[in-house]
Amino acid sequence: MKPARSTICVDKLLDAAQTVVLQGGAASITLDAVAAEAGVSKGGLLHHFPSKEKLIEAMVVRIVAEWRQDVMEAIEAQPHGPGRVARAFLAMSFEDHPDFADCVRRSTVVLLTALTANPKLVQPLRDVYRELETLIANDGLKPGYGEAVLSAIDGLWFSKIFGTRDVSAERSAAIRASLARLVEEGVAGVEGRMESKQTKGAGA
Amino acid sequence: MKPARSTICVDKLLDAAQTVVLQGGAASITLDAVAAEAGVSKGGLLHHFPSKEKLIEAMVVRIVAEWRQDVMEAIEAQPHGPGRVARAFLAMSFEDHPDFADCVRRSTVVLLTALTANPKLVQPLRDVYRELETLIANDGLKPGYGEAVLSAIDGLWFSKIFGTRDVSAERSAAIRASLARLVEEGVAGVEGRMESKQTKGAGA
DNA sequence: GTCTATATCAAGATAGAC
DNA sequence: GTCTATCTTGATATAGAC
Repeated sequence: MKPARSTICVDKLLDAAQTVVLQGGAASITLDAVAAEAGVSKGGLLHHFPSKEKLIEAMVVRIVAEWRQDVMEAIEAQPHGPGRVARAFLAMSFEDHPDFADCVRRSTVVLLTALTANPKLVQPLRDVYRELETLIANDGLKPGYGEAVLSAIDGLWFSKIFGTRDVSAERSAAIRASLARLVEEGVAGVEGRMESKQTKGAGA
Repeated sequence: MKPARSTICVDKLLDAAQTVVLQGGAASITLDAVAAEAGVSKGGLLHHFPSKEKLIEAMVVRIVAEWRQDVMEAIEAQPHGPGRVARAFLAMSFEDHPDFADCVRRSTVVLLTALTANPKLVQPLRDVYRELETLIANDGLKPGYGEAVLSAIDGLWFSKIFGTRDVSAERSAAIRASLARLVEEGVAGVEGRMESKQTKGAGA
């Protein structure tokens, strides 16, 4: 009912936990390290989170909510029409949004931490993805096109996580252009089917 | 010079380590667990791998080599011509190759294990990716198209790792079709530029 | 080359003072 | 609600017998 000071405190602890994993990697999260980073004792930390798992769980919930918020805002920022969601993902992922880039970096390491601690803790992310899949499915594109774009974005996350690719700005722009082309194809496919209604019914 | 029995033994230990992480997750790898799975004592295990990190390192080297081998064979299996590499990735990732699906499952968990233990251990994967980027860059596609396909494949790995998406066979086929379409676009883009040679020289 | 036994240590969690 | 002190566990790695 009145979580004023308590919320502030919890947020401070979650910030500290994020800082720890961001600086030291997923495996470096210990109650000692988080407590030290937050400037409290282990006892004080454990008063708010009865276990390390609860702490990680809260981290996941918060970061996923933040990311979901960014996604929704990115969609709102796009003009209505077919491919709106797909275009939002492209804009979000390829344009220079330092805040969002930060969110991605934090998200990846937090999610990794959760995954290794206990795969069930990743559930909030899965829930948002289910939501996104519905949005993509209703994005007005030919089936598979929006999903492919989303998958390519996931692939960028993958490469951030494992450090597999260092995309130059030039190459990044080329990738974005090709994905934008794919969205156009997806739009055209649907419009084409709408214009020429002679297609053999239950194709999809 | 003569690694006959020694190699067999090492392979047995690496198999055991893989089994452990495959069954219990990345965090479950302990010297005790691996030794038990291999049917040796901890001392016996540590005789071959002086530290846990060395064990993980060897796991990574082996699984990455195996995966690279699969990739190269998939490329060989494709007809020559523009988009060969991109098509190989699509074939590998979407067709029913139980062996390869297994390789992917093992790879992901092994790489996760390495990443959390020490990010430097993932280096063999990064090396192969650099190799792949060269192959993709010379695949005869318009810039960005092959890279986008590779990124989408990475995205499938991402979703396997985090369990974010359950792709139905139908949707999977649709995604593949759209990516195949993207490859065609990439081929057409280059052929278009080749036919009309009025382009400004040093584009690539 | 493989084993047992053990040293060492770090980390999660608890108890109870303030 | 925050602290200090402590318990307990489990894991890495070593030492030395066989």
